[in-house]
Amino acid sequence: MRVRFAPSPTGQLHVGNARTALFNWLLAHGKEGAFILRIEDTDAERSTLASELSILDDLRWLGLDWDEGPDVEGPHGPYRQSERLHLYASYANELIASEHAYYCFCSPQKLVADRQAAMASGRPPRYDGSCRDLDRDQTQRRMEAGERPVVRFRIPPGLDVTFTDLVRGDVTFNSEVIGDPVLVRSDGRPAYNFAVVVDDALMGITHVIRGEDHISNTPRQVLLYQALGFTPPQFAHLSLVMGPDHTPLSKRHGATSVAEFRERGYLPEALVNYLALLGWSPGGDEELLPVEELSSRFALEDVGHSAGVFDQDKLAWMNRHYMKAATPGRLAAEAVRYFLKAGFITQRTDEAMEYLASLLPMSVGSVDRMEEIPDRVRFIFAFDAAEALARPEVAAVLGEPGARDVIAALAQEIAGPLLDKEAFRAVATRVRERTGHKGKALFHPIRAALTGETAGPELDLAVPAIDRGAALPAAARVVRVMGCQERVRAFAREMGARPT
RNA sequence: GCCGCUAUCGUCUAGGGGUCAGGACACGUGGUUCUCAGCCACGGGACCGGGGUUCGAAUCCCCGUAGCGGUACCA
Repeated sequence: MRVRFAPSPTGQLHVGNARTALFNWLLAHGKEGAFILRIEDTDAERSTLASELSILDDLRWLGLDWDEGPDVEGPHGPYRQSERLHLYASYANELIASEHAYYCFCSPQKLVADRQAAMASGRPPRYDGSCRDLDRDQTQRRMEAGERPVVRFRIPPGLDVTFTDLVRGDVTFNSEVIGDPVLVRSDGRPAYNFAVVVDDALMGITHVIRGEDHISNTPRQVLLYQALGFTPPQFAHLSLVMGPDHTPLSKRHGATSVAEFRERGYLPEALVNYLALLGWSPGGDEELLPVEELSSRFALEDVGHSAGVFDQDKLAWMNRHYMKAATPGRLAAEAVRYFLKAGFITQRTDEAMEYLASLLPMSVGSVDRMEEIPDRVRFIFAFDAAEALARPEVAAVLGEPGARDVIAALAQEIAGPLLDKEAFRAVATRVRERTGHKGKALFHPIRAALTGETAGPELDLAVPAIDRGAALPAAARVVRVMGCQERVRAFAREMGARPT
Protein backbone atom coordinates (compact mmCIF):
# COMPACT_ATOMS: atom_id res chain seq x y z
CA MET A 1 0.00 0.00 0.00
CA ARG A 2 1.23 3.43 -0.97
CA VAL A 3 -0.69 6.57 -0.08
CA ARG A 4 0.14 10.22 -0.46
CA PHE A 5 -0.65 13.69 0.72
CA ALA A 6 -0.28 16.32 -1.97
CA PRO A 7 -0.69 19.88 -0.72
CA SER A 8 -0.34 23.04 -2.75
CA PRO A 9 2.11 25.40 -1.07
CA THR A 10 -0.19 28.39 -1.28
CA GLY A 11 -0.69 29.15 2.40
CA GLN A 12 -0.67 27.53 5.78
CA LEU A 13 -1.77 23.96 6.40
CA HIS A 14 -5.51 24.06 7.04
CA VAL A 15 -6.91 21.69 9.65
CA GLY A 16 -9.14 20.14 7.00
CA ASN A 17 -6.10 19.27 4.93
CA ALA A 18 -4.27 18.18 8.04
CA ARG A 19 -7.09 15.72 8.63
CA THR A 20 -6.71 14.39 5.09
CA ALA A 21 -2.99 13.99 5.69
CA LEU A 22 -3.71 12.29 9.01
CA PHE A 23 -6.16 9.76 7.53
CA ASN A 24 -3.60 8.87 4.87
CA TRP A 25 -0.89 8.57 7.48
CA LEU A 26 -3.03 6.49 9.85
CA LEU A 27 -3.86 4.06 7.09
CA ALA A 28 -0.27 3.69 5.93
CA HIS A 29 1.06 3.51 9.46
CA GLY A 30 -1.44 0.88 10.57
CA LYS A 31 -0.87 -1.30 7.53
CA GLU A 32 2.84 -0.80 7.10
CA GLY A 33 2.34 1.06 3.87
CA ALA A 34 4.31 4.03 2.61
CA PHE A 35 3.21 7.62 3.11
CA ILE A 36 4.43 9.91 0.34
CA LEU A 37 4.48 13.68 0.41
CA ARG A 38 4.25 15.49 -2.89
CA ILE A 39 4.20 19.23 -3.42
CA GLU A 40 1.71 20.41 -6.05
CA ASP A 41 3.26 23.68 -7.05
CA THR A 42 2.28 23.98 -10.68
CA ASP A 43 0.46 27.21 -9.91
CA ALA A 44 3.57 29.35 -9.96
CA GLU A 45 1.75 32.57 -9.08
CA ARG A 46 0.42 31.31 -5.79
CA SER A 47 3.03 28.78 -4.69
CA THR A 48 5.81 29.84 -2.34
CA LEU A 49 8.73 28.06 -0.80
CA ALA A 50 7.93 29.62 2.56
CA SER A 51 4.52 28.00 2.47
CA GLU A 52 6.03 24.64 1.54
CA LEU A 53 8.41 24.88 4.45
CA SER A 54 5.68 25.78 6.91
CA ILE A 55 3.48 22.91 5.72
CA LEU A 56 6.35 20.46 6.19
CA ASP A 57 6.99 21.93 9.60
CA ASP A 58 3.35 21.58 10.67
CA LEU A 59 3.21 18.00 9.43
CA ARG A 60 6.33 17.17 11.41
CA TRP A 61 4.90 18.86 14.48
CA LEU A 62 1.82 16.68 14.20
CA GLY A 63 4.09 13.66 13.99
CA LEU A 64 3.01 12.76 10.45
CA ASP A 65 6.36 11.69 9.08
CA TRP A 66 6.70 10.66 5.46
CA ASP A 67 8.70 7.95 3.75
CA GLU A 68 9.27 9.84 0.53
CA GLY A 69 9.04 13.55 -0.10
CA PRO A 70 10.76 16.69 -1.32
CA ASP A 71 13.30 16.78 1.51
CA VAL A 72 14.08 13.09 1.90
CA GLU A 73 13.62 12.17 -1.78
CA GLY A 74 13.10 8.50 -2.71
CA PRO A 75 12.91 6.19 -5.70
CA HIS A 76 10.03 8.01 -7.40
CA GLY A 77 11.26 11.57 -7.18
CA PRO A 78 11.43 14.39 -7.63
CA TYR A 79 8.53 15.12 -5.30
CA ARG A 80 7.79 18.66 -6.39
CA GLN A 81 5.64 18.97 -9.49
CA SER A 82 7.62 21.98 -10.66
CA GLU A 83 10.59 19.63 -11.00
CA ARG A 84 8.66 17.05 -12.99
CA LEU A 85 7.61 19.17 -15.96
CA HIS A 86 9.52 17.01 -18.45
CA LEU A 87 7.42 14.01 -17.42
CA TYR A 88 4.14 15.76 -18.06
CA ALA A 89 5.35 17.03 -21.42
CA SER A 90 6.36 13.57 -22.48
CA TYR A 91 3.02 12.01 -21.52
CA ALA A 92 1.15 14.87 -23.18
CA ASN A 93 2.96 14.17 -26.43
CA GLU A 94 2.11 10.53 -26.11
CA LEU A 95 -1.59 11.35 -25.70
CA ILE A 96 -1.52 13.66 -28.70
CA ALA A 97 0.15 11.00 -30.80
CA SER A 98 -2.51 8.48 -29.82
CA GLU A 99 -5.21 11.11 -30.44
CA HIS A 100 -6.46 10.93 -26.86
CA ALA A 101 -5.57 14.58 -26.70
CA TYR A 102 -5.51 17.50 -29.11
CA TYR A 103 -4.41 21.11 -29.38
CA CYS A 104 -7.04 23.75 -28.73
CA PHE A 105 -6.76 27.37 -29.80
CA CYS A 106 -10.01 28.66 -28.33
CA SER A 107 -9.65 31.99 -26.58
CA PRO A 108 -10.55 32.39 -22.93
CA GLN A 109 -13.18 34.93 -23.99
CA LYS A 110 -14.90 32.40 -26.22
CA LEU A 111 -14.84 29.80 -23.47
CA VAL A 112 -16.45 32.15 -20.99
CA ALA A 113 -19.13 33.14 -23.48
CA ASP A 114 -19.87 29.51 -24.35
CA ARG A 115 -20.13 28.60 -20.72
CA GLN A 116 -22.57 31.37 -19.99
CA ALA A 117 -24.69 30.49 -22.99
CA ALA A 118 -24.82 26.84 -21.94
CA MET A 119 -25.87 27.71 -18.40
CA ALA A 120 -28.50 30.13 -19.65
CA SER A 121 -30.11 27.41 -21.73
CA GLY A 122 -29.93 24.82 -18.94
CA ARG A 123 -27.26 22.63 -20.47
CA PRO A 124 -24.20 21.41 -18.57
CA PRO A 125 -21.44 23.93 -19.18
CA ARG A 126 -18.65 22.15 -20.95
CA TYR A 127 -16.17 22.76 -23.71
CA ASP A 128 -17.98 22.59 -27.05
CA GLY A 129 -15.21 20.76 -28.88
CA SER A 130 -14.50 23.38 -31.54
CA CYS A 131 -10.89 22.35 -31.89
CA ARG A 132 -11.42 18.62 -31.58
CA ASP A 133 -11.07 17.90 -35.23
CA LEU A 134 -8.50 20.43 -36.40
CA ASP A 135 -6.19 18.70 -38.83
CA ARG A 136 -2.48 18.50 -38.38
CA ASP A 137 -1.70 21.16 -41.00
CA GLN A 138 -4.01 23.73 -39.52
CA THR A 139 -2.58 23.10 -36.09
CA GLN A 140 0.93 23.36 -37.41
CA ARG A 141 0.22 26.64 -39.22
CA ARG A 142 -1.39 28.31 -36.24
CA MET A 143 1.44 27.31 -33.96
CA GLU A 144 3.97 28.64 -36.42
CA ALA A 145 1.99 31.86 -36.57
CA GLY A 146 2.70 32.24 -32.86
CA GLU A 147 -0.56 31.01 -31.33
CA ARG A 148 -0.15 29.15 -28.05
CA PRO A 149 -2.65 26.34 -27.78
CA VAL A 150 -3.61 24.31 -24.75
CA VAL A 151 -3.71 20.52 -24.86
CA ARG A 152 -7.12 19.04 -24.20
CA PHE A 153 -8.11 15.51 -23.30
CA ARG A 154 -10.70 13.94 -25.55
CA ILE A 155 -13.56 12.68 -23.37
CA PRO A 156 -15.50 9.88 -25.12
CA PRO A 157 -19.18 10.89 -25.50
CA GLY A 158 -22.16 9.20 -23.87
CA LEU A 159 -20.17 7.02 -21.53
CA ASP A 160 -20.99 6.16 -17.93
CA VAL A 161 -17.82 6.29 -15.88
CA THR A 162 -18.08 4.40 -12.61
CA PHE A 163 -15.48 4.08 -9.90
CA THR A 164 -15.67 2.47 -6.51
CA ASP A 165 -15.14 4.90 -3.70
CA LEU A 166 -13.89 3.12 -0.60
CA VAL A 167 -15.91 5.46 1.58
CA ARG A 168 -19.07 5.92 -0.48
CA GLY A 169 -19.41 2.92 -2.73
CA ASP A 170 -19.94 3.12 -6.49
CA VAL A 171 -20.11 6.59 -7.95
CA THR A 172 -21.15 7.16 -11.55
CA PHE A 173 -20.80 10.18 -13.78
CA ASN A 174 -21.89 10.38 -17.39
CA SER A 175 -19.22 11.72 -19.70
CA GLU A 176 -21.80 14.01 -21.34
CA VAL A 177 -21.45 16.41 -18.43
CA ILE A 178 -17.67 16.43 -18.59
CA GLY A 179 -16.08 18.82 -21.02
CA ASP A 180 -12.70 18.01 -22.54
CA PRO A 181 -10.37 19.09 -19.73
CA VAL A 182 -7.21 21.08 -20.28
CA LEU A 183 -4.16 18.90 -19.71
CA VAL A 184 -1.45 21.39 -20.52
CA ARG A 185 -1.86 25.14 -20.31
CA SER A 186 -0.80 27.45 -23.09
CA ASP A 187 2.36 28.29 -21.17
CA GLY A 188 3.28 24.61 -21.04
CA ARG A 189 2.51 23.97 -17.38
CA PRO A 190 0.37 20.94 -16.63
CA ALA A 191 -3.11 21.34 -15.17
CA TYR A 192 -4.00 19.65 -11.92
CA ASN A 193 -6.02 16.76 -13.35
CA PHE A 194 -3.16 15.76 -15.60
CA ALA A 195 -0.25 16.18 -13.22
CA VAL A 196 -2.02 14.33 -10.44
CA VAL A 197 -2.68 11.29 -12.64
CA VAL A 198 0.83 11.13 -14.05
CA ASP A 199 2.34 11.50 -10.59
CA ASP A 200 0.08 9.10 -8.76
CA ALA A 201 0.66 6.49 -11.47
CA LEU A 202 4.42 6.98 -11.62
CA MET A 203 4.75 7.06 -7.85
CA GLY A 204 2.87 3.79 -7.55
CA ILE A 205 0.10 5.22 -5.38
CA THR A 206 -2.40 2.48 -4.59
CA HIS A 207 -4.96 4.49 -2.60
CA VAL A 208 -5.89 8.08 -3.30
CA ILE A 209 -7.48 9.50 -0.16
CA ARG A 210 -8.43 13.12 -0.56
CA GLY A 211 -11.12 15.70 0.07
CA GLU A 212 -14.60 15.36 -1.33
CA ASP A 213 -13.99 18.48 -3.40
CA HIS A 214 -12.10 16.20 -5.79
CA ILE A 215 -14.84 13.66 -6.31
CA SER A 216 -16.07 15.17 -9.54
CA ASN A 217 -12.54 15.26 -10.89
CA THR A 218 -12.28 11.53 -10.45
CA PRO A 219 -14.10 10.37 -13.61
CA ARG A 220 -11.84 12.43 -15.87
CA GLN A 221 -8.84 11.09 -13.99
CA VAL A 222 -10.05 7.52 -14.38
CA LEU A 223 -10.39 8.09 -18.12
CA LEU A 224 -6.92 9.57 -18.18
CA TYR A 225 -5.43 6.55 -16.42
CA GLN A 226 -7.00 4.37 -19.09
CA ALA A 227 -5.76 6.52 -21.97
CA LEU A 228 -2.28 6.48 -20.50
CA GLY A 229 -2.38 2.72 -20.05
CA PHE A 230 -2.17 2.88 -16.25
CA THR A 231 -4.29 1.00 -13.76
CA PRO A 232 -6.32 3.46 -11.66
CA PRO A 233 -5.74 3.37 -7.91
CA GLN A 234 -8.47 2.94 -5.33
CA PHE A 235 -10.20 6.15 -4.40
CA ALA A 236 -11.62 7.38 -1.11
CA HIS A 237 -13.18 10.81 -0.72
CA LEU A 238 -13.39 12.44 2.67
CA SER A 239 -16.20 14.82 3.53
CA LEU A 240 -15.22 18.38 4.26
CA VAL A 241 -14.77 20.18 7.57
CA MET A 242 -17.34 22.87 8.41
CA GLY A 243 -17.67 25.74 10.84
CA PRO A 244 -20.48 25.93 13.41
CA ASP A 245 -22.74 27.58 10.83
CA HIS A 246 -22.23 24.69 8.41
CA THR A 247 -20.27 26.71 5.93
CA PRO A 248 -16.73 25.65 5.08
CA LEU A 249 -14.38 26.27 8.00
CA SER A 250 -12.76 29.62 7.42
CA LYS A 251 -10.97 32.45 9.16
CA ARG A 252 -14.12 34.00 10.48
CA HIS A 253 -14.73 30.87 12.55
CA GLY A 254 -11.45 31.48 14.37
CA ALA A 255 -8.31 29.44 14.04
CA THR A 256 -8.19 27.28 10.91
CA SER A 257 -4.54 26.47 10.36
CA VAL A 258 -2.39 24.01 12.19
CA ALA A 259 0.10 26.80 12.80
CA GLU A 260 -2.52 28.84 14.63
CA PHE A 261 -3.49 25.97 16.92
CA ARG A 262 0.16 25.39 17.60
CA GLU A 263 0.68 29.05 18.46
CA ARG A 264 -2.26 29.08 20.82
CA GLY A 265 -0.86 26.24 22.82
CA TYR A 266 -2.59 23.08 21.74
CA LEU A 267 -0.58 19.89 22.07
CA PRO A 268 -0.08 18.01 18.79
CA GLU A 269 -1.46 14.77 20.23
CA ALA A 270 -4.68 16.60 21.15
CA LEU A 271 -5.14 17.94 17.63
CA VAL A 272 -4.31 14.55 16.13
CA ASN A 273 -6.74 12.73 18.40
CA TYR A 274 -9.48 15.29 17.75
CA LEU A 275 -9.00 15.32 13.98
CA ALA A 276 -8.95 11.54 13.81
CA LEU A 277 -12.40 11.41 15.37
CA LEU A 278 -13.83 14.04 13.07
CA GLY A 279 -15.39 11.85 10.42
CA TRP A 280 -14.07 8.55 11.67
CA SER A 281 -15.05 6.41 14.62
CA PRO A 282 -13.06 3.55 16.09
CA GLY A 283 -16.32 1.94 17.12
CA GLY A 284 -16.09 1.63 20.88
CA ASP A 285 -16.93 4.16 23.54
CA GLU A 286 -13.40 5.39 24.15
CA GLU A 287 -12.37 8.58 22.43
CA LEU A 288 -9.08 9.44 24.07
CA LEU A 289 -6.75 7.22 22.11
CA PRO A 290 -3.00 7.35 21.57
CA VAL A 291 -1.90 7.67 17.98
CA GLU A 292 -0.66 4.08 17.75
CA GLU A 293 -4.09 2.90 18.78
CA LEU A 294 -5.71 5.20 16.24
CA SER A 295 -3.60 3.88 13.41
CA SER A 296 -4.02 0.24 14.33
CA ARG A 297 -7.80 0.62 14.40
CA PHE A 298 -8.20 2.94 11.44
CA ALA A 299 -10.16 1.62 8.45
CA LEU A 300 -11.61 3.50 5.50
CA GLU A 301 -14.86 1.52 5.80
CA ASP A 302 -15.47 3.22 9.15
CA VAL A 303 -15.07 6.72 7.77
CA GLY A 304 -18.30 8.74 7.85
CA HIS A 305 -20.01 10.07 4.76
CA SER A 306 -21.20 13.44 5.91
CA ALA A 307 -19.47 16.73 6.54
CA GLY A 308 -18.40 17.42 10.11
CA VAL A 309 -18.51 20.59 12.17
CA PHE A 310 -15.23 21.49 13.82
CA ASP A 311 -15.98 21.67 17.55
CA GLN A 312 -13.57 23.95 19.39
CA ASP A 313 -15.00 22.90 22.76
CA LYS A 314 -14.27 19.25 22.22
CA LEU A 315 -10.78 20.00 20.99
CA ALA A 316 -10.23 22.09 24.13
CA TRP A 317 -11.43 19.22 26.28
CA MET A 318 -8.99 16.86 24.60
CA ASN A 319 -6.22 19.39 24.96
CA ARG A 320 -6.91 19.67 28.70
CA HIS A 321 -6.71 15.92 28.90
CA TYR A 322 -3.34 15.73 27.16
CA MET A 323 -1.93 18.66 29.12
CA LYS A 324 -2.82 16.86 32.34
CA ALA A 325 -1.26 13.67 31.01
CA ALA A 326 2.01 15.36 30.01
CA THR A 327 4.96 15.43 32.38
CA PRO A 328 5.76 18.79 34.03
CA GLY A 329 9.09 18.88 32.23
CA ARG A 330 7.52 18.48 28.82
CA LEU A 331 4.85 21.03 29.66
CA ALA A 332 7.47 23.51 30.82
CA ALA A 333 9.32 23.12 27.53
CA GLU A 334 6.08 23.62 25.59
CA ALA A 335 4.77 26.52 27.67
CA VAL A 336 7.93 28.51 28.31
CA ARG A 337 7.36 30.65 25.23
CA TYR A 338 4.17 32.04 26.73
CA PHE A 339 6.00 32.95 29.93
CA LEU A 340 8.72 34.67 27.93
CA LYS A 341 6.04 36.52 26.02
CA ALA A 342 4.32 37.60 29.24
CA GLY A 343 7.67 38.78 30.56
CA PHE A 344 7.52 36.55 33.64
CA ILE A 345 10.68 34.81 32.57
CA THR A 346 13.42 36.56 30.64
CA GLN A 347 15.59 33.59 29.68
CA ARG A 348 15.30 29.82 29.57
CA THR A 349 17.69 28.99 32.37
CA ASP A 350 17.64 25.59 34.04
CA GLU A 351 16.34 27.14 37.25
CA ALA A 352 13.60 28.99 35.40
CA MET A 353 12.53 25.82 33.62
CA GLU A 354 12.52 23.87 36.83
CA TYR A 355 10.48 26.53 38.57
CA LEU A 356 8.06 26.59 35.63
CA ALA A 357 7.66 22.85 35.77
CA SER A 358 6.76 23.13 39.45
CA LEU A 359 4.06 25.68 38.64
CA LEU A 360 2.33 23.83 35.83
CA PRO A 361 0.49 21.05 37.64
CA MET A 362 -1.61 23.56 39.57
CA SER A 363 -2.59 25.58 36.53
CA VAL A 364 -2.90 23.10 33.75
CA GLY A 365 -6.15 21.46 34.77
CA SER A 366 -8.07 24.67 34.56
CA VAL A 367 -7.08 26.09 31.19
CA ASP A 368 -7.91 25.04 27.66
CA ARG A 369 -4.59 25.88 26.07
CA MET A 370 -1.05 26.60 27.13
CA GLU A 371 -1.21 30.25 26.11
CA GLU A 372 -3.66 30.76 29.01
CA ILE A 373 -1.29 29.41 31.64
CA PRO A 374 0.69 32.57 32.45
CA ASP A 375 -2.50 34.43 33.20
CA ARG A 376 -3.56 31.70 35.57
CA VAL A 377 -0.39 32.22 37.64
CA ARG A 378 -0.01 35.93 37.00
CA PHE A 379 -0.56 36.57 40.75
CA ILE A 380 2.88 35.10 41.40
CA PHE A 381 4.74 37.51 39.16
CA ALA A 382 2.65 40.66 39.29
CA PHE A 383 1.54 41.35 42.84
CA ASP A 384 0.74 44.93 43.82
CA ALA A 385 -1.21 45.54 47.02
CA ALA A 386 -2.48 48.99 46.05
CA GLU A 387 -3.62 47.81 42.66
CA ALA A 388 -5.31 44.79 44.14
CA LEU A 389 -7.26 46.84 46.64
CA ALA A 390 -8.34 49.20 43.92
CA ARG A 391 -10.30 46.35 42.42
CA PRO A 392 -13.89 46.13 43.71
CA GLU A 393 -13.96 42.37 44.27
CA VAL A 394 -10.80 42.49 46.38
CA ALA A 395 -11.93 45.56 48.30
CA ALA A 396 -15.20 43.75 48.99
CA VAL A 397 -13.34 40.99 50.84
CA LEU A 398 -12.43 43.54 53.50
CA GLY A 399 -16.10 43.96 54.19
CA GLU A 400 -16.49 40.31 55.10
CA PRO A 401 -16.75 39.65 58.85
CA GLY A 402 -13.35 39.37 60.50
CA ALA A 403 -11.40 39.80 57.28
CA ARG A 404 -9.31 42.67 58.58
CA ASP A 405 -8.47 40.74 61.74
CA VAL A 406 -7.39 37.72 59.73
CA ILE A 407 -5.11 39.81 57.55
CA ALA A 408 -3.62 41.64 60.52
CA ALA A 409 -2.96 38.34 62.27
CA LEU A 410 -1.48 36.85 59.11
CA ALA A 411 0.93 39.78 58.84
CA GLN A 412 2.19 38.95 62.30
CA GLU A 413 2.30 35.22 61.93
CA ILE A 414 4.32 34.97 58.73
CA ALA A 415 7.85 35.01 60.01
CA GLY A 416 9.68 33.59 57.04
CA PRO A 417 9.23 31.93 53.66
CA LEU A 418 6.41 29.42 53.32
CA LEU A 419 8.13 26.89 51.12
CA ASP A 420 5.73 24.02 51.37
CA LYS A 421 2.14 23.16 52.09
CA GLU A 422 2.91 22.28 55.70
CA ALA A 423 4.48 25.65 56.43
CA PHE A 424 1.45 27.41 55.03
CA ARG A 425 -0.96 25.17 56.94
CA ALA A 426 0.88 25.89 60.17
CA VAL A 427 0.54 29.63 59.68
CA ALA A 428 -3.12 29.32 58.70
CA THR A 429 -3.75 27.30 61.84
CA ARG A 430 -2.16 29.92 64.06
CA VAL A 431 -4.21 32.66 62.40
CA ARG A 432 -7.32 30.60 62.94
CA GLU A 433 -6.51 30.13 66.60
CA ARG A 434 -5.79 33.82 67.09
CA THR A 435 -8.85 35.14 65.32
CA GLY A 436 -11.34 32.34 65.81
CA HIS A 437 -12.20 32.44 62.10
CA LYS A 438 -12.14 29.37 59.93
CA GLY A 439 -13.20 28.07 56.55
CA LYS A 440 -14.21 30.71 54.09
CA ALA A 441 -13.87 33.56 56.62
CA LEU A 442 -10.27 32.53 57.11
CA PHE A 443 -9.06 31.57 53.66
CA HIS A 444 -10.80 34.15 51.56
CA PRO A 445 -8.97 37.10 53.19
CA ILE A 446 -5.72 35.14 53.13
CA ARG A 447 -6.12 34.59 49.41
CA ALA A 448 -6.83 38.25 48.82
CA ALA A 449 -3.83 39.42 50.84
CA LEU A 450 -1.35 36.92 49.43
CA THR A 451 -2.41 36.75 45.79
CA GLY A 452 -4.29 39.99 45.27
CA GLU A 453 -7.06 37.94 43.68
CA THR A 454 -10.33 36.41 44.82
CA ALA A 455 -10.04 33.32 42.64
CA GLY A 456 -7.21 31.07 41.59
CA PRO A 457 -5.41 27.80 42.27
CA GLU A 458 -5.73 26.25 45.70
CA LEU A 459 -3.73 28.07 48.36
CA ASP A 460 -1.87 24.94 49.44
CA LEU A 461 -0.17 25.07 46.06
CA ALA A 462 -0.25 28.78 45.32
CA VAL A 463 1.39 30.00 48.52
CA PRO A 464 4.49 27.78 48.40
CA ALA A 465 4.80 28.61 44.70
CA ILE A 466 5.01 32.29 45.59
CA ASP A 467 7.74 31.86 48.17
CA ARG A 468 9.70 29.41 46.07
CA GLY A 469 9.64 32.05 43.35
CA ALA A 470 10.76 34.71 45.79
CA ALA A 471 13.68 32.51 46.79
CA LEU A 472 14.96 32.26 43.24
CA PRO A 473 18.31 33.95 42.58
CA ALA A 474 18.41 36.78 40.06
CA ALA A 475 20.48 34.52 37.83
CA ALA A 476 17.43 32.33 37.29
CA ARG A 477 16.10 35.05 34.99
CA VAL A 478 12.66 34.94 36.47
CA VAL A 479 11.04 38.32 37.10
CA ARG A 480 11.32 39.27 40.79
CA VAL A 481 8.63 37.55 42.83
CA MET A 482 7.49 39.31 45.99
CA GLY A 483 7.41 36.94 48.98
CA CYS A 484 4.38 36.27 51.12
CA GLN A 485 5.65 38.13 54.15
CA GLU A 486 6.28 41.25 52.12
CA ARG A 487 2.92 40.87 50.42
CA VAL A 488 0.83 40.63 53.53
CA ARG A 489 2.63 43.57 55.10
CA ALA A 490 2.07 45.73 52.06
CA PHE A 491 -1.51 44.60 51.91
CA ALA A 492 -2.12 45.35 55.57
CA ARG A 493 -0.56 48.79 55.17
CA GLU A 494 -2.82 49.60 52.22
CA MET A 495 -5.75 48.21 54.13
CA GLY A 496 -4.99 50.49 57.02
CA ALA A 497 -5.12 53.44 54.68
CA ARG A 498 -8.66 52.46 53.76
CA PRO A 499 -10.89 52.66 56.80
CA THR A 500 -14.07 50.63 56.77
C1' G B 1 -29.29 25.94 -13.97
C1' C B 2 -26.78 21.10 -14.59
C1' C B 3 -23.99 16.89 -12.31
C1' G B 4 -22.53 14.52 -7.84
C1' C B 5 -22.19 13.59 -2.49
C1' U B 6 -24.69 13.76 2.20
C1' A B 7 -28.78 13.61 6.15
C1' U B 8 -29.35 9.98 14.25
C1' C B 9 -29.40 14.80 20.47
C1' G B 10 -26.81 21.93 19.68
C1' U B 11 -21.88 19.29 17.97
C1' C B 12 -18.80 14.60 16.98
C1' U B 13 -20.75 9.83 16.61
C1' A B 14 -22.50 4.15 17.79
C1' G B 15 -26.24 1.25 16.03
C1' G B 16 -29.30 -0.54 12.20
C1' G B 17 -36.27 -4.30 10.02
C1' G B 18 -38.74 -5.36 16.61
C1' U B 19 -33.24 -1.52 21.22
C1' C B 20 -35.35 1.90 27.41
C1' A B 21 -31.85 4.49 20.05
C1' G B 22 -25.77 3.92 23.38
C1' G B 23 -21.29 7.12 24.22
C1' A B 24 -18.43 11.79 24.15
C1' C B 25 -18.24 17.34 24.03
C1' A B 26 -21.43 21.27 25.29
C1' C B 27 -25.65 22.52 28.55
C1' G B 28 -28.58 22.19 33.48
C1' U B 29 -28.78 20.53 38.74
C1' G B 30 -26.26 18.71 42.98
C1' G B 31 -21.67 17.26 45.52
C1' U B 32 -16.31 18.27 46.62
C1' U B 33 -13.26 22.92 47.75
C1' C B 34 -11.32 29.24 50.76
C1' U B 35 -12.49 30.71 45.38
C1' C B 36 -12.53 30.08 39.90
C1' A B 37 -11.42 26.09 36.99
C1' G B 38 -11.28 20.98 37.53
C1' C B 39 -13.20 16.46 39.28
C1' C B 40 -17.56 13.21 40.66
C1' A B 41 -22.89 12.11 40.36
C1' C B 42 -27.48 12.93 38.26
C1' G B 43 -30.62 15.15 34.39
C1' G B 44 -32.85 17.28 29.79
C1' G B 45 -31.86 16.49 24.68
C1' A B 46 -32.04 13.10 18.22
C1' C B 47 -33.38 9.10 13.91
C1' C B 48 -35.05 15.94 7.88
C1' G B 49 -40.31 15.58 5.44
C1' G B 50 -43.75 12.63 2.52
C1' G B 51 -44.99 8.20 0.21
C1' G B 52 -44.06 2.92 -0.50
C1' U B 53 -42.41 -2.40 0.91
C1' U B 54 -43.48 -5.04 5.61
C1' C B 55 -47.18 -7.94 10.88
C1' G B 56 -43.59 -4.08 12.12
C1' A B 57 -39.35 1.20 9.13
C1' A B 58 -35.04 5.49 12.38
C1' U B 59 -33.07 1.20 9.57
C1' C B 60 -34.79 -1.03 2.82
C1' C B 61 -36.90 1.65 -1.83
C1' C B 62 -38.83 6.16 -4.23
C1' C B 63 -39.85 11.34 -4.28
C1' G B 64 -39.07 15.88 -1.99
C1' U B 65 -36.33 19.31 1.04
C1' A B 66 -31.90 21.13 2.93
C1' G B 67 -26.54 21.38 3.29
C1' C B 68 -22.02 20.71 0.84
C1' G B 69 -18.94 19.93 -3.51
C1' G B 70 -18.06 20.45 -8.73
C1' U B 71 -19.31 22.87 -13.09
C1' A B 72 -11.57 26.97 -14.62
C1' C B 73 -5.60 27.66 -19.00
C1' C B 74 -7.01 26.93 -9.27
C1' A B 75 -5.72 22.83 -6.74
